[in-house]
Amino acid sequence: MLGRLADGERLIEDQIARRLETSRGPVREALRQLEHEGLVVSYPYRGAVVLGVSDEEVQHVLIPIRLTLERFSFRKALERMREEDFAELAKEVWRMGEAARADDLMASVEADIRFHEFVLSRSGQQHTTQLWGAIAPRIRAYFFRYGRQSDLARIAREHGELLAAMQTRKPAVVMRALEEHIAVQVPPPSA
Amino acid sequence: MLGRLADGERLIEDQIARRLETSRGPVREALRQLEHEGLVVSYPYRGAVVLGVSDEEVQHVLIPIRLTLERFSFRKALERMREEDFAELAKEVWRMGEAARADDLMASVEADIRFHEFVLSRSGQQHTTQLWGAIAPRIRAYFFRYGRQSDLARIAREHGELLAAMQTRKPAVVMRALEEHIAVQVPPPSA
DNA sequence: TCCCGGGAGATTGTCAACCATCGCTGAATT
DNA sequence: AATTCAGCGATGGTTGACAATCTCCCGGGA
Repeated sequence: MLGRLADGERLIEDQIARRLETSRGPVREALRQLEHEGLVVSYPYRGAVVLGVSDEEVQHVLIPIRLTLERFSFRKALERMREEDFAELAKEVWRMGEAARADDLMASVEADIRFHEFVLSRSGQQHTTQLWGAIAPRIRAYFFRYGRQSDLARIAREHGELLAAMQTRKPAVVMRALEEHIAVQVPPPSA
Repeated sequence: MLGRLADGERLIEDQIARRLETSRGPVREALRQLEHEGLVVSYPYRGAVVLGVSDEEVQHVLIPIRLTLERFSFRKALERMREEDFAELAKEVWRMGEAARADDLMASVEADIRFHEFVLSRSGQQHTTQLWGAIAPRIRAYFFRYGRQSDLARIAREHGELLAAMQTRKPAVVMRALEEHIAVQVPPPSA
């Protein structure tokens, strides 16, 4: 959906409303949503502009926060997951495998998102889940822009390992798999 | 401003609009803002209710995220602070001292907020600053509800130490002072 | 020439009234 | 007793207008 707009580009409510054939009300709400997700900043009486993400903030802020959120939510979810929940995750892993074979980046990303959000939902932690909504889109935007073509096969494999770790039901094992998974997603700043 | 509403209490747009003598538009926007700040959750076609914060999420999610945000922003701000900026912080520390002497909790909290947000603003990191807006109100709400009467004198002293550490311009010194400051604010879960 | 203040136009913020849509509830029906 | 459905309350969206504010440009004065 995004990636088509340049940093700093201005977003004018009336124009957007007309283009989407709706009224200014929903457009204003959508802009607030985008602001919550960090893809846009707005200033009173001056409107909204598209916001970029710096390498530095991704490395030193967004990824560490993501780790905090996922560490907690995986630990919590682990206590509540049933067999059928693991099956749900397995389904997404399978889809990632299919996406990798078809070289379908979009399908892979979507399955990836569903995997993590399913765990989030099972954690039952409202603040954690809600903050995920503020963090994830920023990281996603970063990858869409600057990310090299991800290795789809690796993504599928790592999620398979993550799932296997969860099935051991041992928090320490899951934490280790999780930390590797998230750390590895991001190439070091020098790359 | 908050603390007067019970968890789960329902917020009805029309009623609020009438009470505040405004229209539903701004009320909707305000509710979205509160949702961003985690003080409220809303469900489609079912409205918004007040949301509490659990001990666990404060300890394992909110405080660690706060640490991540502040570590980064203090480090960044350090590179940009001038003498007059330190003077600004000194002013807030002085106010905290006054508040402690007058036993004025509100004034102390406000100076505390201004101190940290001033550093945030000097860091010039947009995502970090914006995420602060999503995290800080939750922690604040937690303290307003469950926090024992804070030791105002200690707050003033710690900020003085934090400022002194910044004036050394040595990142490692600042990081240590910061971590102590934030960790100490929160009594261990057992307490 | 350069600087400053005053419109003019564009855009956001707010208002009010209205209808569509959804979720819940309680009463009627099977 | 369980189910269904109409009514009601509240939210989501629409429209059109107006107020508040910003930006930009232009002309007058130093």
